[in-house]
Amino acid sequence: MTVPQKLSFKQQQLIVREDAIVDAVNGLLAKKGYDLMTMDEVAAEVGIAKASLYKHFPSKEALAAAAMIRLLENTLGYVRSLSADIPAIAQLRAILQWALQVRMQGGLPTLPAENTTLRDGLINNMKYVGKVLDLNELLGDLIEQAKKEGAIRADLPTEVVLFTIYARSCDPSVDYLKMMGQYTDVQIVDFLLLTCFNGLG
Amino acid sequence: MTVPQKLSFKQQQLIVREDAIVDAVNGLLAKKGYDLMTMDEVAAEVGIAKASLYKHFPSKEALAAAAMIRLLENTLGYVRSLSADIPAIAQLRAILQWALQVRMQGGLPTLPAENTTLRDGLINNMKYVGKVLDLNELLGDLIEQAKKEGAIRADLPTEVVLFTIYARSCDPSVDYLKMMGQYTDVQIVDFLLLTCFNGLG
DNA sequence: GTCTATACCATGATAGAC
DNA sequence: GTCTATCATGGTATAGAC
Repeated sequence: MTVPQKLSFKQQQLIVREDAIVDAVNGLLAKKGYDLMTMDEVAAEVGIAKASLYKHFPSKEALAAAAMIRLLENTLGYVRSLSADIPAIAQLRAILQWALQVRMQGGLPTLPAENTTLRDGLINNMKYVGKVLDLNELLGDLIEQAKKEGAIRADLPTEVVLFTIYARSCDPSVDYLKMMGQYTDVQIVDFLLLTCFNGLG
Repeated sequence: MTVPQKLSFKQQQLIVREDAIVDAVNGLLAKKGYDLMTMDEVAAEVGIAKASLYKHFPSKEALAAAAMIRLLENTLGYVRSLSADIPAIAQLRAILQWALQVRMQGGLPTLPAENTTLRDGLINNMKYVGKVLDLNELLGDLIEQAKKEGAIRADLPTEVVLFTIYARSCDPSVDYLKMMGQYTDVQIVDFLLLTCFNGLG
């Protein structure tokens, strides 16, 4: 934990620069995915030379990891900001809605599935794994509470519900619907929330 | 349309070889995706030299297109084989179940989303696009029938249901559940069918 | 710490002998 | 049609001047 303290101008400048880099990576990761994202593109988007990237982050993997960790931190922040007074199912709904909104604004890299190179690098990143576990636990508790309240089917194991919610935040049907251009972002989010929690039938 | 006729031994041999190539591509496409699949791997899996691949298919894109087209043809074949006597919703359920089973056996390349290089090549492939449209129409009709029968929510546009079903056949939660190793393939398919058609609640 | 220039490597694609 | 050997490109990463 860093002690909140006045930072020198140079340190502040460094943080701003690195934040801009992570912003660019986040967007490119969401748009093209890890493998198709090139360091040239990142450098061009930030407006610095490619070699300068490597002064801040030792590798492409580290860069992606930084973006994923910041995303997880934001998510954890949102989840913790929710009032415990509202029903668990409403909290879960709000979380998925939040994730989809972030994504529609171009800010949600799809989670690493089996097929990506990135995965191997991330599972060896303790900071990343730790935050994933934190989030899993928070959401897992919410899911079990929602089950007790009868708002989620009791015959579904908690992990199944958890993975389903993760998967919905990356659901490709959002992209397809957006490409059609026939519905607003809000409508698309509503459709997905409906099919996720209520099903097609 | 080819006239069913005796083929020379050489022609048969060629077809068998090309089928083996498409088999390998199909598996690699499912396992790693288009971008991470290399022509060296394909050649190694088939057991021929890389240059020989290019005698059969002019490019990596053409190879992938052949695999996608064969997959679509198989899917169309299955859909058309279903009896029109059973309710539309049961047919849709069976189709998703079939797709998931094919996938669990390692045979379902994930559909090209926005981020892949493959997409641009495929949308210019008339044969591929034609078959996609055929499948869209068949499934669209089934969905509208199911709506009339009250088995699918009337407030969901048909395209939303269609894309949702496509998305479920590629759902990453299947991979996550499979990685856990705690459930059988049959159980995983059942979970996904349940969450898709009945929802979490 | 930023730049230009480059090393080094993997990959898609091809040439040419058999 | 299959092979071995090779090319051209584009990618990550680094060296060295300022």
